[in-house]
Amino acid sequence: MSAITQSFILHFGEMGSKWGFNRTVGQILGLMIITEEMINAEQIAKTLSISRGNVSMALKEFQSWRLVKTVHIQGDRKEYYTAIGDIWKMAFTVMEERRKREVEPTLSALRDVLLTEAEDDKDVYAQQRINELHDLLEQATVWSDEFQKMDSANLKRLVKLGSGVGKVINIKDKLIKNKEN
Amino acid sequence: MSAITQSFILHFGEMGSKWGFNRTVGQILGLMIITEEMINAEQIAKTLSISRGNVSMALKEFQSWRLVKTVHIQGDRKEYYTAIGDIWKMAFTVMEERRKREVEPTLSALRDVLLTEAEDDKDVYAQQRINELHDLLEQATVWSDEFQKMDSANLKRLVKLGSGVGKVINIKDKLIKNKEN
DNA sequence: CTAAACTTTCAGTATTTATTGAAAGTTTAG
DNA sequence: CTAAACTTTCAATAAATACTGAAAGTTTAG
Repeated sequence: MSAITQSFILHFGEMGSKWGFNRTVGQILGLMIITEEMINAEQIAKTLSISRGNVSMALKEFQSWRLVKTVHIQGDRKEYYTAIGDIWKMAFTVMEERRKREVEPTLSALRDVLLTEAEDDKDVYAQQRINELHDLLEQATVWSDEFQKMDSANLKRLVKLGSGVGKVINIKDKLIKNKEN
Repeated sequence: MSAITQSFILHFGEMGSKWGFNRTVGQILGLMIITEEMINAEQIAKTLSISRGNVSMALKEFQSWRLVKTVHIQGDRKEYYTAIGDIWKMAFTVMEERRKREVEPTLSALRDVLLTEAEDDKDVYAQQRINELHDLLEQATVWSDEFQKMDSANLKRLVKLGSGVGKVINIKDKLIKNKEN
């Protein structure tokens, strides 16, 4: 493993551990991202010095995250794996999958709470705040849905909008005003 | 503690644990969000059935996350705490703080890797992918900076843009095209 | 059908992270 | 200044999470 690979994998794994995966899962994803060829489970285990069982578990997790694709190579009994799509697509896929796992259940719980009848003023205040949070999370779902419909090229353009965000809001405002007139 | 409070805190804590805090820290934040009055450390410990020491540590963490403000109440030796700002401001504050903690160090590590000389074709490929990731993370910084400049009202408007994201990109395109002509 | 080549599972263990509570530190009323 | 009222720290411990490797399961070549 080259110095570049080594260093990248280490840091990407570290970052992965803050983004919903464990260190090992992050490292495997990092390895796949910077490896042009497809790789098999044994190569992963050997490269990262982790057990074969651990690799198997990580690959299973990737499947549920829609981040890795599997290929059978002619004349080889092993399965081969590679990262699905480019970095922009992957970033938004992670966003959407996290939304499903984390936001969705919370949203459902908040809805239940909002249907409970308030017993006193404190409850009324609480429900107002919970309602705001509910709206915020629901809106996050709308955004994420929109991202899922976009292809890599558009996602990349969106990301590059950058400091134009503030302006975009103004544009929206103007459009609305025009409609009103 | 009312049924509403109880249920909300439980779920918000769960969500917090996926968003960079531990369960307890999340629960405390949840409690503060739905409590109109300021509360003191003892009340927090009692309400959530956790130790006084744990509360102290959580409050210290909140300070570094800029999510809680402290107030001295006249005629009381205890310190009182409450969530800083509304839910929109808090959401973007969490985003910015996570960026500082997680993206910033990765970005710095990636820059180092990009400065390392490639030893072979595999390294060249790796550096291309690393460069893409670097650009993506750098752009995340630009976005986050922009959010920090916005007030709650504008953040709320931004969030509500929702399904207009796709259209916004098209608008941007048209503007660019007009300039080019 | 059989055995070799592979993958998955999971109980046991290691590692990491969170919590407690007692001791040390700090602040303020009197 | 002193003691009471509070907050913080941190070593010990509990709890949660991750990892290993051997056993069980699956697939395919012959």
